[in-house]
Amino acid sequence: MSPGYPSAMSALIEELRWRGLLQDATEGAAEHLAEAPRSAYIGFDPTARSLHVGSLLVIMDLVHMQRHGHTPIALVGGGTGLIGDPSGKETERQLLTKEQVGENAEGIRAQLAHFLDFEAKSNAAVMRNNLDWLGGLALVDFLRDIGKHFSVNQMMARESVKRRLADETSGLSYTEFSYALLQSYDFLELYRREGCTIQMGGSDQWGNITAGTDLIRRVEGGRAFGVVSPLVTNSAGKKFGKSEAGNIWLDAELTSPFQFYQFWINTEDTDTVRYLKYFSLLSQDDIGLLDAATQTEPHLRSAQKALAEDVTRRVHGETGLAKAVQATGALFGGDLSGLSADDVADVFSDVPSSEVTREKLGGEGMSIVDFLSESGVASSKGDARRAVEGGGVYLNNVRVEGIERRVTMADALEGRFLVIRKGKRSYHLVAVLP
RNA sequence: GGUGGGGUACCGAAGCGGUCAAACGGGGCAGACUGUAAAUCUGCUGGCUCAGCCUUCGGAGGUUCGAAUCCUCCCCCCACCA
Repeated sequence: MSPGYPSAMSALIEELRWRGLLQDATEGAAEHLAEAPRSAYIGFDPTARSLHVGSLLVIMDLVHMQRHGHTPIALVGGGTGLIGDPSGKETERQLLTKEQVGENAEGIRAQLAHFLDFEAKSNAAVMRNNLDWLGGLALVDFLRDIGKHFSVNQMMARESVKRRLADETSGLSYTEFSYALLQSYDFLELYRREGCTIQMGGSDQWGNITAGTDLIRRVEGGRAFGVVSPLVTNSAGKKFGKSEAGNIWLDAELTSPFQFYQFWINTEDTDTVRYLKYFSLLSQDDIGLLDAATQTEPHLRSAQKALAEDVTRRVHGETGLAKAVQATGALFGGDLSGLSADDVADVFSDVPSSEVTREKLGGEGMSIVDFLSESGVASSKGDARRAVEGGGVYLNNVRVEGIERRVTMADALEGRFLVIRKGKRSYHLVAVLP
C-alpha cells in the first residue's frame, strides 16, 4: 500500500488482512477503498426467517466497512430469494413463496440492525431489497440489456455449474442457471442507484461477484470491485455453525442466548484465536494477550469466554448476555441445592423445556425411563434406558444410578421444576403443571 | 432401445436360504481422562411390556417349515453399447 492515502481508509484493508477476513480482492480494490469513502454491499438470502452464525463472517465485513468510514449496504434478496443460488449446492433448491421470502426478509433486517448502525449521521448503513428492481423487470428487456453481455460458454465453464451438469441425478434448472445474471444485475442496480462500487461476500461468491464487475464495465463503462472472505471451517475441517442441536441461529426464538453463548464457549482451543479475529471487535493486542493466556493457563479458557461474551453481547444485548452467563455459572459452577425455584426458573428460562403434570409424579411417580422419553430428552424408551445405564443422566444435577429410579413430587424443586441433564452440557427443564 | 451391474440401518459398505436386528468403517450419543477443549481409550447406536417379543434390507406378490438372501412383476440408479 503506497503512502499518501488517508490512513483511516487504508487501515481497513490492513484490518481485514490481519483478521484473516481477506481471502481475495479484485485488482485495485485496496487502492479504491483507500482513496475515499465508498459503498460496499453484501447480499443475504432470505431462505430462512433468521440468519445463522454462518452468515456472521460477512456481516462482520460490513461492520468493518462502516467503522472505517465506508457505507455498508445490506441487500436482502427478496427477488433472488425466490430463485436460489446454485453455488455450492448439490441439488436444486426448494422454492419459497413470495410471502415466506417477505417475512424472512423482515426478520433478517431486524437482525442486521444489531450489527450495523442505520441511524448514523454519516455513512449510515443502508438496507435494500432487490425485489424493488427485480419485481417489475420485463423479461425481454432483461435479456436484451443484460443477458446479451453474458457468455454461456463462460458460465458453463464455472466449477459449480460443471459439477451440477456432470451429476445426472440432480441437474441444473434454467432458473438456477440464471442466478449469476440476477446477482450481477443487482450489483449494476446498486452501482446506479447508490453509487455502490464494491461487492463483498464469501469466497464461494467470487464468480458471481466478478460477473457483476464485468457487467458494470460493459454496460456503464464503470469500475467496480470485489472483496471476498474465506469460508469458515473449524480445525477439523468440519462445517462451522452447527451444534448437536442443529444450526446456531441469531434469532433468540430459534437459538436461546444461553445456547448461543454455549456454542462459542465450546470452541476448540485451536480455533479460538482465529474466531476472535473473525467475529469479535477486540484489538490485535487484546487477542494476542488472550492467545498467550490460552497457552499458559488453558483451563481458564479466557479466550473462549471473551469470544462468547463479545459475540453474544452484539447479538443478544447486555441482558441476553447476562442471563447466559448467569445460567452458565449456575449450571457448570456446582449443585442446584442452593438455588430457589425462582432462581431455577430464571436461570433455565433459556434452556429447552417441557412440562409434566403433578398427577403423574404423585405417589409412586413415574419411572425415569418414561420421564426421559416423555420429556423428549431421550428419543425413545430404549434410548432413555441406554442413557441411564451408560451413566449419562442427571436429575437435578445428581447422577441417576439405575433404571429402577422413580421420579416423584419429592424430586421437584419446591414442587415446581425438575432439571434433567444428559451428558455434560445438555440441560433440560421440566416444569410441573399445577 | 440393447446388454451387464446395482438398490442393505443416519452415511459408506459386507452379507447372498436358517447361527441376521444384520460384519466393518464413518458419523452421532454416553462414560473415563481433562479445562464445558483437543487427542486417546471404553460402551451404546430400530421399537417395545427388554434374558423375550415386534417391525426393518427399493416396492408388490410368490416358493419354503424358514428369505436381506431363491422366483415373478414393477420402480429407481450406474456402466458400456445404440
